Amino acid sequence: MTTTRPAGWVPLTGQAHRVALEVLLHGPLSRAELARRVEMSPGSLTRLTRPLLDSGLLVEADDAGADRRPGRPSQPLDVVADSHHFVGVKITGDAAYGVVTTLRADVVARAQAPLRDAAPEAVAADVADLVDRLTALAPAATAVGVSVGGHVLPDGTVRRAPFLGWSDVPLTRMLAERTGRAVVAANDVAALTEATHWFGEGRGHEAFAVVTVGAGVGLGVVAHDRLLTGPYAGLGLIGHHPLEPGGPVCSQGHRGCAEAMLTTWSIERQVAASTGASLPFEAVLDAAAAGATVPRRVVDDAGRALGRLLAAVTNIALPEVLVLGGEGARLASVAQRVLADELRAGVDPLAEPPPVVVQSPGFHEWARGAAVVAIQTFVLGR
Amino acid sequence: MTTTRPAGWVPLTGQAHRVALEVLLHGPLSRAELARRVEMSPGSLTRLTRPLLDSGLLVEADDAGADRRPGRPSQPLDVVADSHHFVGVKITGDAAYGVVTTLRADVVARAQAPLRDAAPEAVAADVADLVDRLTALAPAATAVGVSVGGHVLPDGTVRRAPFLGWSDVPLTRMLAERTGRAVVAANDVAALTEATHWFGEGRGHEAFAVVTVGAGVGLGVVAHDRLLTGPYAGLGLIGHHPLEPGGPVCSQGHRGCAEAMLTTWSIERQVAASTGASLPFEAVLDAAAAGATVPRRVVDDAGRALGRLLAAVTNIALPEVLVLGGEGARLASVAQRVLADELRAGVDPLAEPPPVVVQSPGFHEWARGAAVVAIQTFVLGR
DNA sequence: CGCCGTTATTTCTGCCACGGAACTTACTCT
DNA sequence: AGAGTAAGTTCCGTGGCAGAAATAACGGCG
Repeated sequence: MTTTRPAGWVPLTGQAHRVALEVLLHGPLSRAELARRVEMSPGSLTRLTRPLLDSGLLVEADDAGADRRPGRPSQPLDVVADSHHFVGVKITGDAAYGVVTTLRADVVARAQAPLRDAAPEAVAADVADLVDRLTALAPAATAVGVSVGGHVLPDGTVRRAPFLGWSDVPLTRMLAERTGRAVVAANDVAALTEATHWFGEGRGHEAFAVVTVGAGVGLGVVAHDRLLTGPYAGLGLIGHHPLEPGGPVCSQGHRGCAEAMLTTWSIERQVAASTGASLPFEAVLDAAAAGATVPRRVVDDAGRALGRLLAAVTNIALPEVLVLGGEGARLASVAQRVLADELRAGVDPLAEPPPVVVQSPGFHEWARGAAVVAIQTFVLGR
Repeated sequence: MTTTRPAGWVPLTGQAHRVALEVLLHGPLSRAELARRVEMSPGSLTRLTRPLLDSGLLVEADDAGADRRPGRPSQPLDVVADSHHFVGVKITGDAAYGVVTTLRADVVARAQAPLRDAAPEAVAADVADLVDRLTALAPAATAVGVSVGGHVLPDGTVRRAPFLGWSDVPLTRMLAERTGRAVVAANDVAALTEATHWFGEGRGHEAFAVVTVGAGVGLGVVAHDRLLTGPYAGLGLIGHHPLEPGGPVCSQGHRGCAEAMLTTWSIERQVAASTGASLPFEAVLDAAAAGATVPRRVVDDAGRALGRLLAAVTNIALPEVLVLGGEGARLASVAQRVLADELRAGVDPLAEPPPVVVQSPGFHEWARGAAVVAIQTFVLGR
């Protein structure tokens, strides 16, 4: 991976790094508050922040609605979100979705492209074109993040990507050559989880879980403020967790596993099997919301299964929040009631289950996750 | 909690703390090796370790079987394990089990006492007597750790302990008054997990899980080298995780949940229901090992259920090792084959499941866990 | 309106932990 | 015995940080 350190980001010593990160993640913060958070003396903090202000990374935010307290008013510091931009691309089996974001992960442009061919070279060419189109829409991008469903090694090699039929594809190298930019790759669920962690519903929590539903089922767990990883992360381990003994059978022959109960195609298939008519996923949800018998039953079954999955995650990983994401996340909204009941039944009666938050669905949310991975490698300087 | 800092443990600066901890946890280490591990220059390390040697906490171990390499032989440093002793007590519903350990958690004495009455005052009196008996068997104890099945708050209050019928019992205060020593309390599974982490099968792993079977079913997860905690930790959340749709029913009415499949009493009950004869747990295991039909079936069912539980833990928490503990841990040895098969079936076929290690069963292992909590509060200075 | 209390921020000074270079020590190998 | 090697030691110099004191920017009060 080519990591040219761009202007505007001075080499940061340990504590300065923490300060910059704290401001990036937790919005405008006064120096006094910052000093408390990173456990430093106010004096040292002034010294530390000066170069950050000089370099243009931080600014003194105009604290319009000042707090009415005695004493000198605080002078909040904030990052200049527009000082850097990042491209994020999510690669699925048949299309690539891309966004451009600011340093704060606000999306400023989006685009997408079909993939004609799943061969690595063809995909890399299509993605490189997409990146070029995106960078034409926004200020120059500092780095590019790509995410793929599958096992991605730390060096950016795609070890295995079932939806694309890939194994051992040096994705970052191929894209870096074609785009001429720094490229990082990550597992799609890991990327979405990091986006949730830094800029989404996980912000401020040091333990939470993201469960994604869509073409597959994914799980990302953050504990002690760090994403859980391991040799098996990204292998879709959770996809075959058993949820419903009498449920349908998945492609691997598991009865009532997470994929058989929750993926968009299995829900479409169940409805088709019962009604004879073939409805797309979103239409199934609409029909269920409107009260149609078969869709309602299938969606409720899925909601209960999802509630059971969330209960298992809660009991094992002790998250403070449960976040539902992925392109099929609307399932959780439509089946909200049965999901919540099943979750509550699955945890200790004396424990209140963690709040469940449904993320905005859609493929561009995945792409934003990829952009966040780029932001992280840039900010953490790895 | 009364925390008198005893002689022999000098106030340690941040890095010195890390050095001392590294030596305590990872045995004799040369200065050069230590410098590498804590990422310090050799010069600084010599300076840091001098006061530790002077205070008698560390010694230069006599490296008898020296490595035959060119260059000046290394001079390993080691903690003086005997320099401090700790008492650990596990309180069950009807007895208290206690041990005395060194700073390295080696057990040097053990004792136990029945509990006549579950009332907090009666238990505190019995436990205080047990602590006195134990301290008579070994050098003066630096601190006392107590563990209970249930929800224990960070300040040492037992929020809830179902086996004792307690709620909101200020256990550490009661015991500190009666024993005149510093007392810390913790959840029993958390304590056992910490013992496994620092001095057991979890040593050197930054992610592992401990599953306990016995009177209940427990789960402790370490991720990023820290125990997962949360408001619900210690509530026995995992106990009602569903494992076998057609299984027996637990006290709370769940069919085939972890408690219904795995606890000693439920296994005894299942065997009694099928044979009419009442066999104690250990005898059931012996009979199953010898091939008796009904015990074999019940134990295999339990083994499969345990394998499924381990698969869920693996898929959600991504541990590097799975440790089985608790007084009923021998179950896992007797049902090893079916357990391993079910675990393998429950994780991705491309992923090798983590190794499963069975801890030595018995109540005194729980007590050692309590002692380790005392060691930790002492060493970490909290 | 000017003084006072309060809190944020800055300036300045000294300490001390750490790194780096140069040495010393204690081995093995030839 | 001498060369080679790696561990451990000594000794500065640097630099990051805390602490104290000064300064700034309010709101409130007589």
